Amino acid sequence: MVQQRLDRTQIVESAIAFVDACGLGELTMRRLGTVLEVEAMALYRHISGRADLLEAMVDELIDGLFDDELMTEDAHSWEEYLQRVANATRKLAIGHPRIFPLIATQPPAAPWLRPPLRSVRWVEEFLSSLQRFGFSDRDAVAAYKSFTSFLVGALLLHAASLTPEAIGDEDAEASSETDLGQYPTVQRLQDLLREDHTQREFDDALDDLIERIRTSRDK
Amino acid sequence: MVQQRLDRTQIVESAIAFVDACGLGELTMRRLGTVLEVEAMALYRHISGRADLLEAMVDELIDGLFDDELMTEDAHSWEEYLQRVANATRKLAIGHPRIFPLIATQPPAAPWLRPPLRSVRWVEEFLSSLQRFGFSDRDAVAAYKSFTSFLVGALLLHAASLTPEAIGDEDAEASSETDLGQYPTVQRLQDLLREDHTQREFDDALDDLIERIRTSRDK
DNA sequence: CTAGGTTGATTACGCCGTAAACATGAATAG
DNA sequence: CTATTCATGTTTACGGCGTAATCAACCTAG
Repeated sequence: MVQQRLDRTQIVESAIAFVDACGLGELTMRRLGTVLEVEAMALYRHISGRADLLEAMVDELIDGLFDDELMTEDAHSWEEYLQRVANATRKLAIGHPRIFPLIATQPPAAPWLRPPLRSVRWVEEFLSSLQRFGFSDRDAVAAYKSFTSFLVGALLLHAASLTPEAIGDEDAEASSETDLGQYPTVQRLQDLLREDHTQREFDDALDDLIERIRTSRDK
Repeated sequence: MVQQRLDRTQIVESAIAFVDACGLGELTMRRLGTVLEVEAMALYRHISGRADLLEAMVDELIDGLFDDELMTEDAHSWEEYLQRVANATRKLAIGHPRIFPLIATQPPAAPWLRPPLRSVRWVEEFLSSLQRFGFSDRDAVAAYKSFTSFLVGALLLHAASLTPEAIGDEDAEASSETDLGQYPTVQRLQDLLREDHTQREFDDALDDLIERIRTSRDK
């Protein structure tokens, strides 16, 4: 996959693929240059620096959400709409677990843009959609806030669980066994703690959030 | 505040203070050394590297939660207990907004340790407390999961809003005015979006989470 | 064909984390 | 009391980082 000319979106996409494969810490201007068969400084013709690159990666992914199949046709209720956005975002987090922390964490362009729906375009889409379903101004904004909080909390933790990321390594001994001698409850509940019901927990929490939004809505 | 001898907890505390003041990106071994009036390499006698330092900072803060006044005496109901933990954690996030992303984001020591209550000690305290109030094994674990998700979502976004962090700067023009011409809903709701009701939203969401936990509990 | 602008390559600078060797002073053993 | 050990901080050095500045090659317009 060799190109004649370098191009901003191609750089950003390569960076995303690289981080997906190797992790954020490995992303380096020089290494990204190598991947694109170009010298590191060539990248600066198209992006203004590392910070700009990270921002562009986040923007690319968030904007890409619009193209998700779940988003391409209109929802028939606001509940269905929220479910579609939530599930599309969840797919994004699962698809790019090493980038999602960036999406959740990077300071947004304006303080009222809340991750992960952190582009003006998305806020517009979100608020206007809810209003099309009859939400008042206040209710739409309140829903935006609680919905984004929900997504960040649920998805950031889920994404983190998908990235081994080579933790401490510590000793060469059993890498998962800490003492737990003095922690009887944790020891007893260890199996339950390990069980993964992410999908169901996500759906349940979303259902409850929807219920919460419904009942706190102006009539 | 000059000491004769360097000491691990002193290093960690200085690092926390430094990041609170200057931001994570400014934290450097050399600079931290300067603060402590010591050469950078001296730090390596007490910590094994930058990664270890960051981990120690997180641990220090999370363990410090136990000393919060809200945690020093027993709660009389599990609802009150959750409220105390939530509010203590909230104080932590507000007190160290530039470190909280680390607390939420850094890969935990074990996959079943969920930020921000990411120490075995905390999980033990949390689960055993709920069980003292009659929670079954499953319910306690389920509450741990939904509660941590809630905290991360609510507090990470709140902490982010407290860190100006010197965003793009972009042009010298009005740093907060984007066009918004093509975003009529956002434009119209701009004031509502800017309004800050974090405390109330936090309390409301917590109340609803508690209600959710109550009704999904085994009888 | 030529002039100018765009794109990538080269070179260089200062900062980073940290490995390794060294210095020093306090604790300990004889 | 002296000699030795060991813990602690210093010095030096290395490779990698982001990126400013300069340069060379190429496309494109006239």
